[in-house]
Amino acid sequence: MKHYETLSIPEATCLQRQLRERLDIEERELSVRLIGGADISLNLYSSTIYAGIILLSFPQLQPVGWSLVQAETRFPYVPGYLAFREVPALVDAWRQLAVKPDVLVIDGHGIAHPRRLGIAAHFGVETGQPSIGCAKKLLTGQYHEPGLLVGDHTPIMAGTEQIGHAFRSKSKVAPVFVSPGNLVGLNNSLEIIQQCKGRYRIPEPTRLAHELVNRFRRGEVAAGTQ
DNA sequence: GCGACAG
DNA sequence: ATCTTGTCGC
Repeated sequence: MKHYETLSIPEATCLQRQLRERLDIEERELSVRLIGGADISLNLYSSTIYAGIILLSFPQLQPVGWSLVQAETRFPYVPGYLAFREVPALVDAWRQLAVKPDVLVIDGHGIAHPRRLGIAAHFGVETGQPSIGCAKKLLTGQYHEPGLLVGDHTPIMAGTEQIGHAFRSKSKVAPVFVSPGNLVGLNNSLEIIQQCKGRYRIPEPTRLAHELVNRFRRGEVAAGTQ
């Protein structure tokens, strides 16, 4: 992985198709004791990004550590190519972790992507790490609105292929979109996110990661690990 | 050609 | 993604 900053969109598309071949989203038995949440924060019009990964005990969901990294991005935000902008910094934060989580939840989509390689799938293939994508908005595919109660869910379809789940993480509030990154199946990812429920719409891993990187950007927390 | 479009 | 107070509804 490299030169992301200098890739053209056609070249990036080619790399996505290549990485997609290495995806493994078979269902499997997962024993999660440590779960991670990853997110990015930035100032509008700035090329500086603040990346972070927070570690939580599972299923208790208590913060036990984190990794924060500041970096520069050249790649612009283009729907469908978010990974080329954020993955490099996230990988830096990832490598800085002394202990790796059993699964990492990333803010964005997994396979619920035009070429089945959203940021969570991209990160998962590049690192060989089990990952899940959890987004606040749909990028591609169709779904029927799930029931209004917590836990209700419906499949996200791309033609006849299921690429994720629309999941009601909080009653009467907009659903979140969950899809496999790498090394987890459609049901595996939904089951894990169902156990990450706190009192907010956004599942704890991603919500706490978002809170962490924002404090980092404002200078309230220093770069590094803990 | 038209509309949609993660963060 | 980020800038922001109050306010409506359960």
